Amino acid sequence: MQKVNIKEMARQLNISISTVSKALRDSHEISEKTKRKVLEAAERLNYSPNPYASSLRKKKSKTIAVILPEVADNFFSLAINGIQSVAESKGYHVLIYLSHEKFELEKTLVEDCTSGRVDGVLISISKETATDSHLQNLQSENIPIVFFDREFENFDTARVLTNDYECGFIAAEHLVKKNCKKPVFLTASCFLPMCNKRANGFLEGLKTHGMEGGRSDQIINLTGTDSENFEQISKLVNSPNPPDAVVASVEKLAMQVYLACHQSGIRIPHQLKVLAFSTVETAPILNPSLTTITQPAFDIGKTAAEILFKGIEKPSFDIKSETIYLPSQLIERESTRDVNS
Amino acid sequence: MQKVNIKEMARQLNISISTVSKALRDSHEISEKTKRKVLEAAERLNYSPNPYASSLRKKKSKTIAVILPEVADNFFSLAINGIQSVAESKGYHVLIYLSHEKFELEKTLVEDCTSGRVDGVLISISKETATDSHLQNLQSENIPIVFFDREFENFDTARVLTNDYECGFIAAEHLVKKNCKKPVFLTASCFLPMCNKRANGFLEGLKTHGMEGGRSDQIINLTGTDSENFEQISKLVNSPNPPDAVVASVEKLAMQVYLACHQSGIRIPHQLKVLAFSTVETAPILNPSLTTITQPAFDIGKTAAEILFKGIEKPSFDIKSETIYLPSQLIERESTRDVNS
DNA sequence: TTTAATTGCGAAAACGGTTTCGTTAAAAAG
DNA sequence: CTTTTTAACGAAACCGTTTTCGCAATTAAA
Repeated sequence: MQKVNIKEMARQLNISISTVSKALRDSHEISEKTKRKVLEAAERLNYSPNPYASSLRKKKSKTIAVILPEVADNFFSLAINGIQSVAESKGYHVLIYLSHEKFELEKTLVEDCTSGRVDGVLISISKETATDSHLQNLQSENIPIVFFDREFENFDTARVLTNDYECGFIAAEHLVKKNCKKPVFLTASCFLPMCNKRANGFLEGLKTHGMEGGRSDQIINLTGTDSENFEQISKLVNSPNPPDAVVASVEKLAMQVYLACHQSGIRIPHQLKVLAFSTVETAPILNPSLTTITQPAFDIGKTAAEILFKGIEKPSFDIKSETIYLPSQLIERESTRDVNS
Repeated sequence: MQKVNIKEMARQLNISISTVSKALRDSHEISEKTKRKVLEAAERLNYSPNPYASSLRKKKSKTIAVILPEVADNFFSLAINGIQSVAESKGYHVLIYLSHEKFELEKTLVEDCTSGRVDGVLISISKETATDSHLQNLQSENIPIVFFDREFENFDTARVLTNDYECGFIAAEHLVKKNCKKPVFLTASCFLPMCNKRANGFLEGLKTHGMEGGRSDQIINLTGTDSENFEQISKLVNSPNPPDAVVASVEKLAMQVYLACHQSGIRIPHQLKVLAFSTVETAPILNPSLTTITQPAFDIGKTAAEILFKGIEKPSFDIKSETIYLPSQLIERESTRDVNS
């Protein structure tokens, strides 16, 4: 029971290879009678076509690549679900590549996508990525690319993002309303437009509500490992003049804030209010429950995949002109409750 | 800048196709001088080989498949990290397929792995899977298969598991020590050996410590959707004669228990103690922090992948005889604290 | 100096499909 | 009855590599 191919079937049925191939593809050139014979034989012999032979000839791999920094992250795993859901419905296969936030690795992975391995690429860039030549190489091979969540600015292709700037603004506004006087923003990267937009929106939000917005100590860089970030956050919240609120620009930072506060005995929201950009499902049952700005992760993945398939399926479709913003949602919980009101 | 292939390079260099191919593969048949010429041209023309042509000829895809129920789950996403880490080091590509716990889908996905698409398969079966004919088909094509975390019992191949039975026992023991009188076990499937072993260990643990172990109402089936499980759990904990402790056999169930208790105002651990088989990273900052039996998810994925590659790389390796148990660890936290001691 | 081995390369046959382009026989049109 | 169309199929080229084999020129052995 193995490796029965089209040639073997042709031999057994005493017909030509091309007839078998056409019958399997339900070509009009083949009579119903012959088709039935072939289909029956295929079933009986448990035939399944070699995907790579087909890819080679048709120059279509029926495969897409998803390149992202990390899979052990609620946002990304939900986005993958969204991507998979449309890939599955289209009969496409999904290669997943993890950059672990390393630019050099991302570059290698992007190179892996060339030469026909995949028909399209969905990518969320690493936080180190500061140049786009690897992406340009890919694009020069006419492989459609769609950014999701994390884009490279000025690279000319489709992107599916959330309203980062606006949400940064909303975050500031929310904290101001909760009577915070010294909120700070924790950013995960100086390169990622996503982080920068959130940070800029945050500063603008502060200014709009009559607070100083623009002091460099209002934006704190946390670009290291989890444990490095933990140390830095611990120092921050235990400093003589600590902030009274933090905005975590990404999920992983929120986690470290909570751990640092738990360890140091700092009470949330009494001493420190916490707001996080996060899709973590345990937000409502954290101690205390966490106020989040939640991204539509599944839909971001799904939409990005849909656009990618448009670009794959009809070359006439101008993938470069598409930019879609799916709004995030502020979900207020305990961690930003105004304890004095 | 596209589609320069070996033929085009040969034309430009005025040498034969086979010479180019051999030079690229550093064959001893080719002189150093010619190799340099070819390598230089490859670099200059940005040549990269067509992977599918190579796959077709060599009958090796340099690709493995990972089939699992779900990616938005801490255990599985960590396991994927482990798998990817070894795949990357071996230069393999990873196709990810999600069964969403549906047997029919799993069957289709397994079929996708035939005919040379992948060189090996890592699979964690769905909770509906009660037959293994799809896997037998795959195995009959000589494709190495390794189970990770969730096996199909009696299917003859390698598996990397954790000590489920023992941990079920330990869970029971832990709750007994905490003075629980009416603990119950929440199972996610009647088919999964993983769940059954944990449940059996749990019952045995109760018996060993002098409690009745074997009453059918000590094992509660929660095999529905998240919201169905939530309803069922809500009813359970609000019933006239509620348990005083629950063991969640999988991560998702723990989440629903917490949500139900929060909503109903049931205090953990005072009214209900909760212990969960889970790798959720937020366990220490939940309200209350969650006692877990934590699987070495990354290592399970990594080890499974290592065994798979042994099977792929040397056919002499007997993949069927391998069964590896990586122990889980009980991490005691607030949710099972004995409030009376 | 003749023979044998070695070196460096090219021609061509795979791999397993798809697709183009005949070709034949039957049906339709003239 | 001849010509044209159509239906059903087969031969062969092709996709881009890898690999086997053969061959000439050079080097080593006899």
